[in-house]
Amino acid sequence: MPEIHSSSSKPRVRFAPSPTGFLHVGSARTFIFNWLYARHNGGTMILRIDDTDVERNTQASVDSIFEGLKWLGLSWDEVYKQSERIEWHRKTAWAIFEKGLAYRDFTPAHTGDAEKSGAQGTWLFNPRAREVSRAESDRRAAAGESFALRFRVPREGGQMVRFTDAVYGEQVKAAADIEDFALLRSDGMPTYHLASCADDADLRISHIIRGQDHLTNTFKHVLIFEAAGCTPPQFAHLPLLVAPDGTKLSKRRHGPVVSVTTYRDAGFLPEAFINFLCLLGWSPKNDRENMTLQELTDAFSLEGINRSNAVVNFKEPAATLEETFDPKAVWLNAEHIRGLPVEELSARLLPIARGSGFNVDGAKMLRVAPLIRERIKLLRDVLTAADFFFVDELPPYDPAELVPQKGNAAMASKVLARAREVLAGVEFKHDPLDQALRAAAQELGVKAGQMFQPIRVAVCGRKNAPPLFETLEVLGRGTTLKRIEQALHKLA
RNA sequence: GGCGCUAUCGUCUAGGGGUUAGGACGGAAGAUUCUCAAUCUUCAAACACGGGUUCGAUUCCCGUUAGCGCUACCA
Repeated sequence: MPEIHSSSSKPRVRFAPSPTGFLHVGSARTFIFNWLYARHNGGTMILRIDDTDVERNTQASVDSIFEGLKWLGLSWDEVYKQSERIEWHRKTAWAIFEKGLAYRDFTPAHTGDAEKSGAQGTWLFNPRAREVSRAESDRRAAAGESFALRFRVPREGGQMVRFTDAVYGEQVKAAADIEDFALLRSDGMPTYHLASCADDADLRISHIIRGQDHLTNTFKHVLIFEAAGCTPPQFAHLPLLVAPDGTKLSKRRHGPVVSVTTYRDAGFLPEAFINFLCLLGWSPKNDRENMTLQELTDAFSLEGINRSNAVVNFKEPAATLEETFDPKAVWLNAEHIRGLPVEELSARLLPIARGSGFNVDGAKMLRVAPLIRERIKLLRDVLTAADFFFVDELPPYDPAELVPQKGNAAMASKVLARAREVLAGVEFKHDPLDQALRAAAQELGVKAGQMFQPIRVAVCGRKNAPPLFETLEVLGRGTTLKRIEQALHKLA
C-alpha cells in the first residue's frame, strides 16, 4: 500500500488564482513561494485556475494572469481549470451529503450586500433549515425547490477543529464558532471551499501555501477533507502584503502598483522583482539580500517565513516612475542590472529603445550598455540616460550649461574652439582622447574639469552623463565635431 | 459584534532571559572623481503599553491598545 503523503514523497504544490482581475503582486509572491518550495524539494508545481465564480470571471483576466506569469519566467508542471472539474466537485459534495454531514438549505439566497457591514447579520446556522428531515428534504428537492447545500458543522460536545500550520503553528478553533458554510450554490455550482478541497484532494496536493487571509478558512477546509475521508494536506499561510497605510493592496485604492505588469513595463528585471518579493515575508536569516533565482531556490524553506504583514513601501502620489515603487525594489533592480553581462543587458535594453522610436541597432547598444549600466535603475531609464547616443539632433538645451565651473562664456568658447581642433586630429580611443584633452587644458591654463564640462554638454546636451572619453569614443568624430560646432554657435 | 492572527529603526528584517539589539533600503556627512553614477567610510534611527515570572526581561506568560484577516449561495 503506497502512502500518499509519506514524508519521502516529493511535494505537490499549487498556485490557484481566481481570474477576477490582473495578476496581483501578492498573488505573484504566493506563486513564487510555491514554486521555490517545489523546486527546492524536487516537487511538482501545479497551476490551477479557480474559476468557479462564473459571474466575476473573465477571459481577459485569465490572459493577464498568464501574461504576468510568463514574464516571471517560472514554469509549472501541470495545469487545471476548475470549471472543467465541476462534476467531481458535485460528486464530492453529494458524498458528504450522503454521510449526513451536509444538508439542503431551502432558504432563499441573501440578496446582495446586507451583511457587508459585518457587525450584525451574521448567523452560524439556521436551525429551521438544518433540522429539516431527510425525507422532507428529498421531497422538496424532488418538487423542484431550489436549495444550497451546506456543511453540517458539528456543534455539540464542544468539538474542536485543529491543524498545524507550518508558519503559524498549532491552530485550534471551536467547531461551534464555525458557520454552516455552503458547499453548493442554489444554481448547483460548487463554492470555493468545496471546489478547492475536492481538487486539492484529487490532485494529491501535499502542501497548501497561500495567503493568510485563508488561515481561518482552513478550519472549514479541514472539516471538508475529513468529511470526504481524506487526510488534510500540510498548510503554510503567508503574511499579507499591505500598502503603506496598512490596508490590503487593492487595485481600486492603490492603482497600478499592485499589478505585476506595471513592474514589467517600468523596466524591472523579473529576477529582481522575484528577489524583492521574496524578501517580503521571508528571510534567509543570513543577511543576504541580493540573490539569484538559484540562490533563492537553495535557501528557501517554510521556516524562514514570517508571521506579520509586510508593507510594500511605495509613495501614494508618485511624482516619478521610480517613486511608484518600493525603494528597495528599485535598488535591487539596479543591483541586478549591474550584475548582468553587457550582452544580456544590451539585449534587454534594445527593444525598449527601439520601441520608443530610437534608431539603434544591436552593435550600437552593445557599446552604450556598459556606459549606462551603473547609471540606470530601471531598464526604461535607457530612454533618458542614453538618448543622446541615438538621435541625430540633440534636443535644445540652455547654452549657459556650457559654461564651466568658475568660468564664463568666453572660457567655454575658448575650450570648445580648442577641442574642435584637437579632436579633428586625435584618434577616437579612450587613452589618446584623455591625453590630448588634458594637454589642451594645460595649454589653455584651465582645469581638466573646466575643459571637459563644455565638451560634455556640447555632445550630450546635459551636465550629467557617462564619462567623457568613453562617450566620445562611441559617438565618433563626426557627431562630436558637429555638436561642438553647434555649441559654438549657441555661444556666439 | 463574534472568532482568529500579528506587534524590533520610516520600510524590509536578524536576534533572543544577561548583546554596544545586527544587516539592508531610504536619509545625512565625508572620501574618490572629468560631471553623474558606482564604490568605500562614518552618522542618525527600533524592541507598542501595563502587569507578572525571574537575580535579571526586548525575549516567556497574562492583559491593554493598535493593525490585519475571516465572519457571502466571492475567492
